[in-house]
Amino acid sequence: MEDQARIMQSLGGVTLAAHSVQGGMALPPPHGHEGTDGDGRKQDIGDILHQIMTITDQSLDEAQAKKHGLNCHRMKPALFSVLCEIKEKTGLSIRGAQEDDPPDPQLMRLDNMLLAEGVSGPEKGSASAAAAAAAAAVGGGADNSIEHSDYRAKLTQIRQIYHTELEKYEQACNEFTTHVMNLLREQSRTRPISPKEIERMVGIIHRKFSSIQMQLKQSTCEAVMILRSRFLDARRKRRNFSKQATEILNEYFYSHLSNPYPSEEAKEELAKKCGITVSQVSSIGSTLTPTVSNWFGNKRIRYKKNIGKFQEEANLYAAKTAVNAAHAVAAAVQNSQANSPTTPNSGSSGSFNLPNAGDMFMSMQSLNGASYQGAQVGGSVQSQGDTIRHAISQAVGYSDGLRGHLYSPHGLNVNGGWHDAPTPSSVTSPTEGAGSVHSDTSN
DNA sequence: GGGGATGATTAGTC
DNA sequence: GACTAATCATCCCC
Repeated sequence: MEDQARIMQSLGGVTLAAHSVQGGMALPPPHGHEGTDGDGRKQDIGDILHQIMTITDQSLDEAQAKKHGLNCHRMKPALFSVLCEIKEKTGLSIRGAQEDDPPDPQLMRLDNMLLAEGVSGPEKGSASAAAAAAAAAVGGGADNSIEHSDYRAKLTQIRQIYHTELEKYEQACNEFTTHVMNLLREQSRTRPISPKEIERMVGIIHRKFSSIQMQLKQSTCEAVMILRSRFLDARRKRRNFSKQATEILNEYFYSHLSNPYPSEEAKEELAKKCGITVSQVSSIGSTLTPTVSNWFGNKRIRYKKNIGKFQEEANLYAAKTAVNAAHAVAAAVQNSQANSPTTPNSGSSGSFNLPNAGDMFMSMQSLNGASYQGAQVGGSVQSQGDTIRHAISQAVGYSDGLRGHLYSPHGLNVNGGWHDAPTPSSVTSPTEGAGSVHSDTSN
C-alpha cells in the first residue's frame, strides 16, 4: 500500500500516463519529480505494462506464467487502482447513455396478441376461451364442433412449439450469461470490472436474446393469424337454412306480407324456432348459422324484384296459413260453444302459425282473385272475425285447387315500398302489438 | 360443370 | 342502427 501511495503521488497525472501507455508510447516523466528513485519506479510500471501488452503474443503456458507473475507483482495494486480511476471516468458516460431503455412497443404488441390468442399466458386461459367463444358463435352443429376442436388442436400445437422454443432461448440465454459473468469475474482479477459493469453486460446479452425472442414471437403470431384466417374462411362457408326453418320464415313473411319487418322480439322468436341467430353477433366474424335479419333482407328484395316468381310460393303459404287459421278458429269456436257462447275465440295458436288478420284477409282476397282494396287496420274486431270465418270456408275449399289462382302482390306500393311500413326500423304489424309474433286471429 | 338459389357482405341512405 | 340494393361466394340440383 505504501508503494501504491507513493506512485500515485509521484505520478500526479495518472490518467495521462495510463493513456500514454495504452497508446503504446513510453511513459512521460512525472511532473516536477525527477531523480533516480523516480526512474526506478517508472521502469517498474513500464515493465508491467509492457508485459500486459505482449501477453497475448505469448503461448498459453507462457502467458499463464506471466499472468501469475503479474498478479504477484508488487506494483500490481498501484496499476490496478490507476485502471480503476480510468474505468470510473469512462464508465459514467457509458452508463448514462445505456440505462433505462423504454419497453419496445412492437414487443408489447406481440406479447399482447399472443396473450389474447391464448398462445402465451396460462394454459386454461384465452386459448380455450377463444375457442369456446368461436364455438358459441358457431352454434351447436356436429361439423362445427369438429372445426372447433381442429382449431383448438392446431392452436395447442402452435402453443407447444412456441413454449419449447422459448424455453430453448431462455436456457441458451442463461447459459451464455453465466458464461460471460464467469469470464468477467475471472478477468476482474487482472482488470477492474465493477458489478454494475457485469450487470450492464448481462443487460446487453438479454437485449440480444430478446431480439431473437421477438422474431420467435413474430413467427408465432403469423402462424396464429394464418390458422385463424383459414379457420374463419371455413366458417364463412354458406350454410343453407334447414327446410323447416325456411318454412317457418316463409310462413311469417307471407303472413305479414303487408309489412314484412319483424321486430326484434319477433326476430328472436323466429331465430329460436328456426335454431338460427338474429344477426351477426360473433366478434370473430361471420357465424355459420344464417340469420333472420339477413333472410328477411334478402327475401324482401327478391320478392320485390320478382313478384311473379314468388306468386306460387305466396299462394302456398297463404293457403297453409289459412288452413292453420281455420283449424285454430274452428277449435276456438268449438271451445267457445262448449264453454261460453259469449266469449268467442278465447284460444290462441301459441305461436305465429296464424297469420296477421289483415294479411290473412289480403291473402284470402288474393286467393279469390280479388285485389286488395284498402288498409287492413280499420276493420273492427268483429269484422275481422267474420273475415276469418269466411276465410276458413274458402281456405278449406281451396286447399286442393289452389294452383293456378293468381296471388295478387299486395303490400307493395307503386314506389316499391311496403304499404304500411313507414319506418322500417320501428315497424309494428298493423293489427298486432309491437314485436308480437303470435297470431292476432283471436282479435 | 353450368346455372339458379340463397346466405353473407358491403356501400350508401335515412 | 336498420334498411336497400348490388354483389360475392357457395350450395345444390340438373
